[in-house]
Amino acid sequence: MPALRLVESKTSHTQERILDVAESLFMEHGFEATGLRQITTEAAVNLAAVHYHFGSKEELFQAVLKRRLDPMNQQRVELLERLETENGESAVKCEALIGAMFIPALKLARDKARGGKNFLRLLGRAYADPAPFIRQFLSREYAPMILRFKSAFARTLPHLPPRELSWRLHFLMGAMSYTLAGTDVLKLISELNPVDRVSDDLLLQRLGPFLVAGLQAPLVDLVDLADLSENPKPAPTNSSRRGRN
Amino acid sequence: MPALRLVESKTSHTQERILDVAESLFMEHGFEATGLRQITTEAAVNLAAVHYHFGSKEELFQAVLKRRLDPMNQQRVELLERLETENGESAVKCEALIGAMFIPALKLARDKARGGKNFLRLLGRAYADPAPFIRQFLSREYAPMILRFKSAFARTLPHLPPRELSWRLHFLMGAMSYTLAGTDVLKLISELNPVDRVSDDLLLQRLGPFLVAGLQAPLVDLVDLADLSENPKPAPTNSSRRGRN
DNA sequence: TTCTGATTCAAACAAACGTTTGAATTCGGT
DNA sequence: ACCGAATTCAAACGTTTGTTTGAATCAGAA
Repeated sequence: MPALRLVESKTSHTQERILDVAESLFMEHGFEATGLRQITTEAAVNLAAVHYHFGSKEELFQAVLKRRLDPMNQQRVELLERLETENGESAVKCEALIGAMFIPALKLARDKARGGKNFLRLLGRAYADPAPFIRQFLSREYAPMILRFKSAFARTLPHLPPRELSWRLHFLMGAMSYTLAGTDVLKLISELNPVDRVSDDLLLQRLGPFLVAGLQAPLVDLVDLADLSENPKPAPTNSSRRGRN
Repeated sequence: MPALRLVESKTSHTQERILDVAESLFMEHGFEATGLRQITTEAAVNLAAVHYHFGSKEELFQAVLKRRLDPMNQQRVELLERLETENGESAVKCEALIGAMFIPALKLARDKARGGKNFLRLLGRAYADPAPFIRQFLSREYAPMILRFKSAFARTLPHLPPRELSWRLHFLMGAMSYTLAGTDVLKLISELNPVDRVSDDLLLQRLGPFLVAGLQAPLVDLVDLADLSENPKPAPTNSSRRGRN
């Protein structure tokens, strides 16, 4: 067991170098495809150092994620609390809530020195990873923040039944993490010019309205969709006509 | 090189058994974490059979995906073409287009005998995989279908600039694949009762309006979001005020 | 300096990996 | 029944994997 040193000694220097290189390689090749020897060689540290400082490859991976997730989610909650105290009794608007979730992620994406945008890709991949230790870790890591925001959304969207709200937040997280993860596969497909490297700010400003509109979508009464597959003409779905169009 | 037999012989029996087991294990543990010996043992075939029939582990993985993706995307395009011929000159509505994309995926999710919902999870994971051979494969596989739908969306949403439309389709694909992939992590977090195993039909009917509203969201003029992070009160974002709010 | 605990190091561990080989076996057509 | 091709099989290939070990080195306090 290493002593937790407050001063930056050679120890923490090694730990940080391992974390940095591991983060970089995990981003590039994924968790399974990255070898410990790859990490330790590039970091110019001994192979055993990773077990000495972190215990195992899995724990190293968690440490890599935790180093960036903890500050990000903390910022999110702080932003939310500031919004709530400022608004007093009245509920915080959807746009502002979404902004509070996005800005800390954007800051992470902007920090090109460390990880930058690629870290969010690693994160998006972790969301879909079946490894139990990753799922449990992410649940532990995200739960407080998500629950906090869910009640805030419930206050500003009172007409939505709780279950419907849960689903829409799920969709929101999906579009969000998928977008930030930025798997270029479908980007290229959808004819987004690769040269047209849009800034992350503009990305958020396009995603924001998309999500706000989705959250505020009118409720629909559930129909039997099986008809659609047989009779492709979807009988205008009148019930889902928006109040203001 | 095996001869491509038209009749189902013992050969195709072995091939299918390999595909089935590989699909199941890839779904459960992912591509990298699944060993060939695991597959061949569970399928009760020889280890070398996978190289004989497929060439390599990577090609096996592609075959697993292709077996389900090809029919699904073909159905999507067929549905789209039926919608277009029925509507004649007028553009097909958003709801119908989204339905045409979803129903084939739903059919796949319903086919519990083979893969079922878990296959879509495997697919969602593949989207975020950094391995070049997967990216290229998915691009090749999806490109025709996506381009086809993009022009259909462009026709029904003429007010959207092409680039904006590309982004919104990207968001749409994100929410869609993320939802279908169904990483339970955030579901549980967002307090979706696990017992409340909602039917896939209802899932689509919740996701549909969300996406339609997102696609039809009004255009915003892009502002400098950096203010938000400093001054958490988002100064009602006047410049981006919706035409009708 | 001397001692103690923290850290680094080279070396080896057993296990699993994807792939290849060449002989044995099975199959379909004549 | 025979032949030639298609398929299966056991065995081994050489790497690479995450992890462990025990000694060497370093740091700081006495």
